Amino acid sequence: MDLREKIIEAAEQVIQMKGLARSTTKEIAKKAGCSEGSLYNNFENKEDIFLHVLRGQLRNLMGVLTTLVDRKGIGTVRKNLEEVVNAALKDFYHSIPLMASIFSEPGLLIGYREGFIRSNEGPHRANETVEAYLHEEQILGRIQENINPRAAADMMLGSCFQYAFQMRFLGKEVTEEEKSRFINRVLDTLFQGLTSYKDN
Amino acid sequence: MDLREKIIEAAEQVIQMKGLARSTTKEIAKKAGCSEGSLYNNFENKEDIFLHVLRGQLRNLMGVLTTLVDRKGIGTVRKNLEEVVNAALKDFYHSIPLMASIFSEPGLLIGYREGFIRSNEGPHRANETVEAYLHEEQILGRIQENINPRAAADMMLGSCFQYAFQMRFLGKEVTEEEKSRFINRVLDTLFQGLTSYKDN
Amino acid sequence: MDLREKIIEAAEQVIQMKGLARSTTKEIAKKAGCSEGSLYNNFENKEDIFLHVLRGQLRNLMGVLTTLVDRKGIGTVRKNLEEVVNAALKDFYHSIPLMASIFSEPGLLIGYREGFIRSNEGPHRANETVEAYLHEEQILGRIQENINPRAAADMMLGSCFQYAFQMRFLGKEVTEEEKSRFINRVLDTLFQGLTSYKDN
Amino acid sequence: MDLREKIIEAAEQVIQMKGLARSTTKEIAKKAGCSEGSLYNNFENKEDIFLHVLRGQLRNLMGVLTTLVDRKGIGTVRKNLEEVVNAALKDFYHSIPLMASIFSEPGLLIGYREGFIRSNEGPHRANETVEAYLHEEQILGRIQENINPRAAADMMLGSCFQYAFQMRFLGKEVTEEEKSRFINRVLDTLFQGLTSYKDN
DNA sequence: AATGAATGAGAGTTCATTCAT
DNA sequence: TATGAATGAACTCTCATTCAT
Repeated sequence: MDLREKIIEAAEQVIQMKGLARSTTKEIAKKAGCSEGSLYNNFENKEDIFLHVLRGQLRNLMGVLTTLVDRKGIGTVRKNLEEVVNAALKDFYHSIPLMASIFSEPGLLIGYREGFIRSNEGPHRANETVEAYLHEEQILGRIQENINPRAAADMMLGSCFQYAFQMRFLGKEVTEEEKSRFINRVLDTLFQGLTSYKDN
Repeated sequence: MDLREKIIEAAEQVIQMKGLARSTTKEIAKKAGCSEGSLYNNFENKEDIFLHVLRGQLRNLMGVLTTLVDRKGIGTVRKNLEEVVNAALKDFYHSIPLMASIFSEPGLLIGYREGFIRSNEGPHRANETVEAYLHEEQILGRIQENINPRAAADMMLGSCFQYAFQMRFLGKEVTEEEKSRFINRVLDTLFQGLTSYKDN
Repeated sequence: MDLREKIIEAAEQVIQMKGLARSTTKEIAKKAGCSEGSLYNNFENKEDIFLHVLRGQLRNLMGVLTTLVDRKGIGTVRKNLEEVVNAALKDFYHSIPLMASIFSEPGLLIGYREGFIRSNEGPHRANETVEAYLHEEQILGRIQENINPRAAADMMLGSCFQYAFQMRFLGKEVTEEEKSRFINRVLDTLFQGLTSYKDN
Repeated sequence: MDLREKIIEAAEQVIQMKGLARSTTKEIAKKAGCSEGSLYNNFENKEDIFLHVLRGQLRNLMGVLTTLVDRKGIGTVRKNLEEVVNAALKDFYHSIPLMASIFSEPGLLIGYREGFIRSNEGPHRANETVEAYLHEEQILGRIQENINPRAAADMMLGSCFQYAFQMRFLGKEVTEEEKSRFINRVLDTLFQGLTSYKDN
């Protein structure tokens, strides 16, 4: 692994440990095993390092999503979504401290936006991808025609996102058991709907 | 309004404008119309001010929620939930930059937790409240028995939370039209369910 | 004397001792008897301090010049010019290290220019003032009609300027004796002219 | 041209563009088309490079001056001096930013002095050379006996020096027309003298 | 209670120089 | 001889906090 990669990894670790605001170049350099000067041979400035850390987030989820649409009609819808939700929960939980911290530094936020606007990427594309998948399954007749795929995607990923956020907020780790209980109850309800017998 | 309140308000405005990391005591004092010294006559330190700002967040939503359970059986479930979702979307959108920034300063996060643990409050209680309401409506037979009220609450509020987060992330304002489109499609889908015709 | 003045004075001393390039905020603060932070309570940045030091240069000469034109027709021209040349030599000698150093920092040069363009001042005005004086004396018939007052002013002040520059360059102090020898020979020659007997 | 020369030339260009204080080894190497390491294979250190740049200044003027004394009695005095003044103005204008910057780095100043003390050279020799020439012309009876050749030399070169300095200071380029106007008025006045009709 | 000048620790960043390749 | 990544000392500047007034 070259120094550049090492620095990004070190920076991520420092941010996870100390928080963005307490992440100093000194500490990043120490953890990367190089001098502070070397940071500046590899990156423009501290913000540039952080941007590279941010761009590496949600890798797992994005990987799962790139293959999702191709799995339309394959396996069960439930199983396919389960995989997505699992990856989402894991990645969100891991990334929340970094992704959220970005709001404390508008410069960073703007820099990050510019990055994914250029490449037409960004975290919000996850919802679009799930939406597209659900739409395909609707065409295949594997899920109800009259639900809104975007809303379903938003509820699925949104609940994971908020769950991860709140767990981090509360300083709680998530056990495998809690995780699968959460996932099952979300998917069950999603597949069921609230619809009452009569009116509502 | 006494100086204490003025300072908290000033601090919130400064954070909204500059971001937590670029919010200085000098600027807060200026906006509050007092000296930096006065900040320290009213609060222990800068973190203390921020904690008070944070505790003022989600006021709107929390207000709506305190009356929610009492409205079980009144009006339609849909209307009641609509009101919740509206308040949630508005408050989340407003508070995201502050709530998220907290992750950049672990000291702040810990201080905030301690505050709401003592008072058994916190943002995660919103979901519990909606859950309780839905449970009551199940008992009243106004919504399906076999959906999980917690999951429904999480999906509803979670999708709002993530939507607000992403809008802030992208630097987009939310028009009333987009907002109501989002809300309707979420509630429609929630009341419908994904259930396919046959298997899934 | 307030701190602001003390800092400017300290900065001038440090520059004279160490040169502009080796003048650090640390040392300026030390010599001014305050903290580095106080420098920034009184000035925007280091460059701002240097600009204020520069604006204080040539005070002596400028003082003499403001009264010069009013002395037209009073005393002898020679005596009046002697006074100017004396002040010029002294001020130039003192200021050369600062004024010259400015060229090493284009930002400083630009900042300095902006300052005196705004106030229609600057070192080049010295020559204009002497020119104006000589012109008045021409009108009074106390000096030849056919010499160019600007050229005479330029030669007088220019020779002083270069003399001061070279003495600094060589690291030589100028004794009173050398100084008056230089001045007399310049004024003698100026009052004499090179004109040959016949042609040239 | 060997690398050594290329480096000196590159350094001069960088100093002219960025100023001495903002001239980095990185940029000099880039402009010279070599690595930073090569700088140190050819010179002791950065200061050493700058010293070599400085020694290359005023080449033009020095060239004119070496032949000046030999032209005593040849052509007109005026024409001979005109040539000197032309070269001086040009060289001074070009070299001022470099020559002046030296004062910002006392180490450089001392190093430069040592260089020309060893070789009995230096910019101040220009004045001596013009003085010697004028003295010879006095002996030949082509200029007045009772003017001081040194003073005349100092005024001639001094006015050029200050003119060049001020033009650089003001950030003005000097057109050919302004230049010849300046030169003519200086030489006219030098050849005329201030001498009043009666006393002064 | 209110002030705001003074503080000083510590941050990010630059850059001449070195040395293994 | 040429390289250029790595270094680390030294720099400028920020800002929460204090305290004499």
